[in-house]
Amino acid sequence: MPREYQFSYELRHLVYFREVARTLHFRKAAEALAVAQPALSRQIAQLELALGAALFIRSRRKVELTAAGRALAERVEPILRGLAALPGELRALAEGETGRVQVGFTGLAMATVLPGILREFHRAYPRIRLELNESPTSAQLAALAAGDIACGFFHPDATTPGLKTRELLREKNGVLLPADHALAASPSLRLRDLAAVPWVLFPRTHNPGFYDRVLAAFSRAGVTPRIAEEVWPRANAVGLVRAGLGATFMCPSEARPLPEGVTFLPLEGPAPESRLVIGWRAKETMSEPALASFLAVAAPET
Amino acid sequence: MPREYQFSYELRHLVYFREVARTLHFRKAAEALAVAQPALSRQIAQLELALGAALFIRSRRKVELTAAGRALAERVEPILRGLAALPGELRALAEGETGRVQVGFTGLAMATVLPGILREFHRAYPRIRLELNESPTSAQLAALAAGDIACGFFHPDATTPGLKTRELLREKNGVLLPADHALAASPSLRLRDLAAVPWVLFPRTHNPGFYDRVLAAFSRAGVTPRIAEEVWPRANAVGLVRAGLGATFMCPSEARPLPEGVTFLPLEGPAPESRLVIGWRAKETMSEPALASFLAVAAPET
DNA sequence: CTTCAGTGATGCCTCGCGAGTATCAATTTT
DNA sequence: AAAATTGATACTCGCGAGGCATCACTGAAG
Repeated sequence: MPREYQFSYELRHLVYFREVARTLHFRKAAEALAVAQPALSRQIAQLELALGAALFIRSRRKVELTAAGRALAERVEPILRGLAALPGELRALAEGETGRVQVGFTGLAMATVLPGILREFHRAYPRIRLELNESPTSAQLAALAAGDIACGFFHPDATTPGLKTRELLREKNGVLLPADHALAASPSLRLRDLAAVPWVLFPRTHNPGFYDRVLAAFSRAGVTPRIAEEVWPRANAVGLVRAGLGATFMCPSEARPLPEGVTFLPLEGPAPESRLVIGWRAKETMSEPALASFLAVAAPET
Repeated sequence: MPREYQFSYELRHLVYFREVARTLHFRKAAEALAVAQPALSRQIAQLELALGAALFIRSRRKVELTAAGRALAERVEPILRGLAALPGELRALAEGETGRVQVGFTGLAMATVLPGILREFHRAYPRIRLELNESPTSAQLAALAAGDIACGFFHPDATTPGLKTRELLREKNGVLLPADHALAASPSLRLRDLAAVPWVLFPRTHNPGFYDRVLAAFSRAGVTPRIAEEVWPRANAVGLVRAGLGATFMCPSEARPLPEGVTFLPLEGPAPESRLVIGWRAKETMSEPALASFLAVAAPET
């Protein structure tokens, strides 16, 4: 069913009308609009025909608004103002000066690179609003596929189909122990020294890749770990360690500054590795200006 | 300073854009709009140029919205909907089916003709809103001159310059007495029988014409009235009479139904006359459709 | 790998309509 | 009563929106 073009008037008519409604004088309005007076008269007449209502009462010496004209003037004003502002707004959007970027991140990101990126980004693009959402690697990958987030900070898994990524962090983990733990005074440790220690990890479903690499490090060290707790989000793990429930892995960057009541010790020999990348849909590199602006800060080329 | 025509695009562009944004398909959109596809392509290209931002990503096989395009689609939709509704709304306004009428009235009007008029008017024009404001005759004349009300129900004064009026009520007054008053049992009275009675009137400033006619009736009857109270609005006078503070004038219509605790007695001989007219600015009889609708009910021709 | 259907862009032409000029008709001012 | 002011009308002109034919490119089918 053809939906035919439904307006019998144009913006021009409304702009002309607004000016006549302001001045209540066809000649002055015509001058202000830089058109000849007859053209203006005809356009107003057309508008009245199109709307099916008289807008002005013209006694040859005076022009007045009718009730319909007053009502139209009130409605037209905000519409024209909004439309006049459109080009600027859209241009800002297109140039990535304005907009919204939905960002996923892990606790590791927030503990390391993210604060600095946010500070710099906000300085460079104060008019872009970020929507930040802490969520596990697996959920971020799903959200990227579904289009729920535009980019994410997560642990790189083997498979990131259709995504572009850039590595932001890669560090061998140490161990976080309660400050009063028997081993806390050691200068450094090996994983097999920690066979008796209960561990605070995170649910495997949240980040299977890293989880399996943790288990692999244990098995290379010849240790079967005892899992005391699985906790999420990440920041809570520190609390549990401080409470004496066990130890957890942590990379040096994340352990700086060191929270109260815990001790960080490097690991010799086999140890899991913390990795962090920023990832986004490859297709959107150019088509989403606000995202491009964010990537320009968070994942600069070269 | 000529305020030149400031839009480099027209409603047509926005309608075309909306259809392409809906279908994401130039040929189908062109068909729906009943134009040829090349015309549509060119109009969209013009709009993009005018707005200074790409709205669609055209890979020859697929059309997608850009960020700017999505933003425009969101803004354009309500604007076009509003503009499409305009003709109907304005036509209703112009035909007096819709709108607002500011009405002044006196207590006498509310006690007599006004309720019936309002009931009938609301049945005939349910979409016109009335703004009803009780105020004295003098204030209504000022409000009519200032344009604060469109019509009023008031006591006709000698001078109503520029107003059209129609008489709605003209009745010789009787007297309202407390039910337990010595004279309340009389079948009827003359004004001179009431020489000793204190009177409840209204401030002269509120309606000088009627007030002076009340005094004239007294003087014709050879009585100098004792004014006990001046009160406004009108309805309060009944309360004062009931409380035994004095008598007041009232026309038969206003005394029906008779309130509790008071007695209404007709007057023989000289007595003031209650008059009520509806008045409006002569110029506006035709130019204010909502007012015309109200007058059609409140002051029907002949 | 080749072919073909499908899609948006481009070139060219036509004609409708908006705009300008000249003028009119009516009303207020002097 | 004459003049000035103002919105409407008649006529012509030129821009640009629209239609038609065609191109250039893509992705799917064989």
